[in-house]
Amino acid sequence: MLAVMHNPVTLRDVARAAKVSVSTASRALAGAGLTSKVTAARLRAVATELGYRPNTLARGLKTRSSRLIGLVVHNLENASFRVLAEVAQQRLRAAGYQVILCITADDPEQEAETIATLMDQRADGLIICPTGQNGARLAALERNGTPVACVIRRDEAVELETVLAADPEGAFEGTRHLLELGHRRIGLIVGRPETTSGRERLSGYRRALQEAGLGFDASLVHAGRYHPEVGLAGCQALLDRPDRPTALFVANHEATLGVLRGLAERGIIIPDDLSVLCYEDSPSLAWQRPAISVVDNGPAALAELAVDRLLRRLRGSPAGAAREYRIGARLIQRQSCRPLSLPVEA
Amino acid sequence: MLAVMHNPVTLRDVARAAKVSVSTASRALAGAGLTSKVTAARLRAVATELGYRPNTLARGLKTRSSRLIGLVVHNLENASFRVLAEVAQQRLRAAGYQVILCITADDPEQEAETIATLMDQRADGLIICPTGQNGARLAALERNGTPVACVIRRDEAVELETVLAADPEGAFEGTRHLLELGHRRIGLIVGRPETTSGRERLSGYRRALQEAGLGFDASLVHAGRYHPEVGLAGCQALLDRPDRPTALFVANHEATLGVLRGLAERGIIIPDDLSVLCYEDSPSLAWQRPAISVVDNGPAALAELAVDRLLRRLRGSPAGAAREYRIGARLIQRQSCRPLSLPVEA
DNA sequence: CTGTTAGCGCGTTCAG
DNA sequence: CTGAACGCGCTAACAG
Repeated sequence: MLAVMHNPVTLRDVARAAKVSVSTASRALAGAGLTSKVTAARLRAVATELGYRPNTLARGLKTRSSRLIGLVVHNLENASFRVLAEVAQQRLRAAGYQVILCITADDPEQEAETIATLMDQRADGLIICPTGQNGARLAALERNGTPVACVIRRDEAVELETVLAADPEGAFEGTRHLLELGHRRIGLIVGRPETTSGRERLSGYRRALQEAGLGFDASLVHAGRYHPEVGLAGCQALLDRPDRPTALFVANHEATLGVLRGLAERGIIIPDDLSVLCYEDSPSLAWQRPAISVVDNGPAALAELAVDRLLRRLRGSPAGAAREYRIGARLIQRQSCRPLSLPVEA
Repeated sequence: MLAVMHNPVTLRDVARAAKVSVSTASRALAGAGLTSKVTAARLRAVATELGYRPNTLARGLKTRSSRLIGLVVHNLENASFRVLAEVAQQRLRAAGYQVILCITADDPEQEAETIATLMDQRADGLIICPTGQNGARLAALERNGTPVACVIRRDEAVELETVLAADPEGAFEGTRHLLELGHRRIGLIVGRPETTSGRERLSGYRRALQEAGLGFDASLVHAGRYHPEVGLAGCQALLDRPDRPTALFVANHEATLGVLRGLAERGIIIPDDLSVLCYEDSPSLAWQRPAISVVDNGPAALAELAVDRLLRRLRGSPAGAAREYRIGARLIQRQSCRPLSLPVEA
């Protein structure tokens, strides 16, 4: 008595049932017109009737293509990473690929391990938010013919196809918006200078001040990781100053949570007492009351482009030189910023 | 001139370099003591030196195990799903499995397609938040020897290993907490009755009222999808009543965003004018000011147990009868609930 | 247009 | 303890 475990219907079974050879069956089901239309139709019929499903592993062993794409992110709490994961998964599935989810916690060691595992699985490609410490390994992947697309973060040590937000311009625009509202002392809570995003957002802020003819005051800048605690601490430090800022530019949505709490605890009303602008959108900021104005870095667009670039190369387009792409940021005005020392407009 | 593409180091190369046969190499590297210690050590040395990495596809074809686990969730925005994804990915990776991320948008058709694809990839197992419409397919997977663990949601049509939150008890406790604070008219914003979670949270609410000797007033209940818009609408409807509720129990964190906005727009102060309790924790609720009290459904614990159950069966434990597990909910008191008509305690 | 043959890289008998 | 041979399920040469 044979127990029927695992889907036992193999191409061979289909071929046998249709009284043709395995290769004919393979070609017929492959869809390429390498077989007569009638036999092709018959094969398809037999296949569906038997419930035949090709074995991806066996096919991959032969074709050297697993139809698997590694998606490597630091976490899923950050809205940009989360949207990236959602969009990439959907787009890649539509293109016939499956996504292997890998979370690194921004830890180079875990990233290195992850890359190795992905190679073992013979992933066809990689979409990664790199830590920046494993450029060599990523380059090795490329050399072995596995396309890599970096997104949101860049690995500076090596030239790879990279899709980034226009952080310098976004931070510039956000700061200018606050300047145009008449603010002169603008506090900045930003990422660490070791990260590209930290440096670039800071540079946009500085350039806006400079173009407005204002000096740069380093004591108005509070840098740290992307956590609410950092926002809270920065908010407290900035508000304890005698000449406290009239506006706060918070360069990530996690820190913004801490800032909002810090302000509420001191009874500071947004935007009457202080204007707040955030870099990166998230549902909780949009639904906040007052709704928080943001510079939207466009995570969906970032993801779309990264997927496009990857698919292009998966389809065999010549590698060409690795390019860097930038997705423009967009100011979304809501209710958290207002002109300095003027009544709210009617 | 041979271009060295794809990692060409195969078991055969290792064997050749060590001057043994492939099978010896295989056994040595497999670690089972089926070979002399010296040759085993030598093989390991040669393997690492050559940078040999076993081909997962080929191994899977032979062993009928892909080391791939499908993780199927509705989305990644909901905190429970997000935490599930993070925890499952981490735990499964530590156990030597990779996670294929699949997002269904709570759509049975996408779910069906996803399940089929996962079978094609020869996934070794499945962790899924089912829509409830594909029980038959999941049961078929089980029958074919692929273990399935349902989590957070249940498929009622079929008996599968399932890990759920203790929603009835959690909702009961949350409601009782509000009752103990003296509230009598408690508005409930809850999921649709078509969903298990919607029904169960409603039932807990009703039972608490009943045990307190209070009648059930259907007009105090607003059911809908898990979106901020639903919370906003429910909040408005409930507050427009002449005898408006003194407390609101919101049965998911997405709707809570809408509720908070609705209250802010009317100038209703939490908790002085109205107490608010939320089912499901999320960072934005914890950092909110005032911080929102919640009934924590324990997504990390749910994920851990689901992974445990799955791993157990992947390791070959007898299937046994499919069991349902419940993870106890936990009331986290913060600042959004206060006794009715009494001053805040010092 | 179709059948035959030969691997893809690995684990696993079965002899030695 | 080790080596030779076979097959997992599929695609891709090469013949016919």
